[in-house]
Amino acid sequence: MLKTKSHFVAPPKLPPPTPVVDVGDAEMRIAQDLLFFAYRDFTNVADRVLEELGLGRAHHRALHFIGRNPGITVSGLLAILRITKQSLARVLNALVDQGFVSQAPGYEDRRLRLLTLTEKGKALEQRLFDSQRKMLSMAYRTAGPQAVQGFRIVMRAMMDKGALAYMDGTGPAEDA
Amino acid sequence: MLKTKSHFVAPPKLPPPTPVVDVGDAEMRIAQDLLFFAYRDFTNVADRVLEELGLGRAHHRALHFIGRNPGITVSGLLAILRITKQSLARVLNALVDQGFVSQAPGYEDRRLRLLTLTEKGKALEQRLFDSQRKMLSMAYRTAGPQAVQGFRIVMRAMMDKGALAYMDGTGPAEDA
DNA sequence: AAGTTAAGTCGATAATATTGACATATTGCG
DNA sequence: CGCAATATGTCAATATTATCGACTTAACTT
Repeated sequence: MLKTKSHFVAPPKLPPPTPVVDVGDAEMRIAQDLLFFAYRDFTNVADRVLEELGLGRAHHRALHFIGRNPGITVSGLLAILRITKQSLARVLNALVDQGFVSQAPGYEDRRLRLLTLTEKGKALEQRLFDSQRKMLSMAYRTAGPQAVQGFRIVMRAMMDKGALAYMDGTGPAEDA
Repeated sequence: MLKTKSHFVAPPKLPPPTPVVDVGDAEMRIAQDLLFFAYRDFTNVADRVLEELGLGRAHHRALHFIGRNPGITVSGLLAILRITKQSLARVLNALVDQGFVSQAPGYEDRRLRLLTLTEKGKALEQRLFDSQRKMLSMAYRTAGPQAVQGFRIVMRAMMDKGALAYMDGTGPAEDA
């Protein structure tokens, strides 16, 4: 930028922060910040473990949702992660090749590849979970049960209907 | 996978979902899911707007934090986003070149590049904000003020001390 | 004058994602 | 049976967002 002067413009008088129009606006701005920082710090704790193993967040997400839903299909996982088949394939092949995930054809429909964690996969997922559990349970204890209940309500209110049904066990992963 | 048989293993009897060890464990698992889905759906609404303009989430994050902190330095932004200087440069140059962000040297310390949104940048940020505000305010209204308070408490308890100080205005962006 | 700090840049590389096109096996249906 | 639809996998090309290391410039500090 120091070389390419075109990037510079006349010094503006610093304006006030993004203006707040109605009463709820300030709260919405704060909520944006809350989501960014909480998610940033929540994922960061697991990232340290993943780095050791040469894996990424994508692998963690797959491990997590396979662990939570043994026998989930590839389609189910795709719907949850909202990525393309090709993108999931890379991650999934790595996990299968390294013995973290196993695949088995469905019994009724043999086109399906039912995904499960191997013992090795469970161990890794547990280790990743532990890192996040430490910080989460600390936060929960600090906040208290009433705050936790409010947290859950707001988070659920932000989610898609499909994701909600999935979480409640009243809908298939395919709709999450 | 159908060609590379090495990927297949003996069909496992489907095990139960990731086991829950103590009482708090189930809640922690649910919290993981909540964070994933809420964040996923929260970011997705803005992604649709960004796509139109050929911008990504990285640009949105920069716009957001510059809007919230007019005159923020490059270092400050780096600390918040926790990415490398080189990575931010690409995003920032795009925003400056397209007239969304302006830079001005600091008055006391002329090494600093103080970042602000241009009118065009403010308009875009507002548009992005609106998309998220719609779903967030809906969630807040649905959940009710007490739940919102709990939500805030838990989210704050998950954050780094630095991020907390930044949000409270009691610490510099550099420590977020 | 020397050292530090803030910012920018270049080149190489990695992780994660995309699109489009196509292949294979299986299922369900008329 | 033959045929369409479905579930999965794969190949190739590309985009986005990130990384690291090394280096430069300008400005501030001592």
